[in-house]
Amino acid sequence: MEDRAIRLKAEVLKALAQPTRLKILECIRGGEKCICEIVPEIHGEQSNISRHISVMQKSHLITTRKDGVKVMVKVRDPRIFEILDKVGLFLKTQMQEQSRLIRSL
Amino acid sequence: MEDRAIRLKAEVLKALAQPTRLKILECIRGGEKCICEIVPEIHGEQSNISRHISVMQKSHLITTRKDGVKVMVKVRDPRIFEILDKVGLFLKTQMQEQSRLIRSL
DNA sequence: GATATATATGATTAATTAATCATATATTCA
DNA sequence: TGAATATATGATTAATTAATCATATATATC
Repeated sequence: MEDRAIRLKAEVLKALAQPTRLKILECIRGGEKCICEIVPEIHGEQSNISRHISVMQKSHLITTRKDGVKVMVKVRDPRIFEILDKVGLFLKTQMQEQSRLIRSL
Repeated sequence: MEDRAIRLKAEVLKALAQPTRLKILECIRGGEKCICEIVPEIHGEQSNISRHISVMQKSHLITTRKDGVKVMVKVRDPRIFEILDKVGLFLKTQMQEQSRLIRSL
């Protein structure tokens, strides 16, 4: 595979590979939300959340728009959740196989 | 979503989110390979590759076995490629939409 | 046993990351 | 205008990361 493609993939994965950012994404899975809603919902620090949102914006995962004082956040492309769901399914399968193995002992 | 699940997801994503590690995974997509084959194929440094393989082993993405002096490496669960392929597809779609937009100008 | 080959690892370095506190900025509203 | 609310950002810190060189270790072969 091309080097450029590899680097792009790594960048997307890196933007996703952080618990607080995953929480933010899950928080806005249902649709656009204001930062002031996200902060209490995921029990985060305002400045920290702000920075993580900035990170995901720079890597084009989310978009924001101003609504008065508020900043509304949404995912740029909901298909990003297909990736996250694949990871979840992967882990689930692994753990199921693990526990099946344990039971068989 | 549970905090534990979030952290596990982040860990898997983090193990994937590095160009050299992605190259290694693509290199062994077709099946088990020896480290001494991987190193030249991805133009890497022996010690660096060794460390990245160790990282992926610790996060349970790959397994290794000794065969004489050689160490054979393979993915623990080929479904890991479904995640990588999703990321690739995601990027491809993004870029297609991007270029469609450009053409429409 | 000496040599060649494959791999791992200690030490070091530079860069990046996430979190936090304090504070600045912007917007709304009384 | 001044207070309240929402967000961003500078400064700092501790931790982690990736890469590299040199070297150690293990295995096979002559």
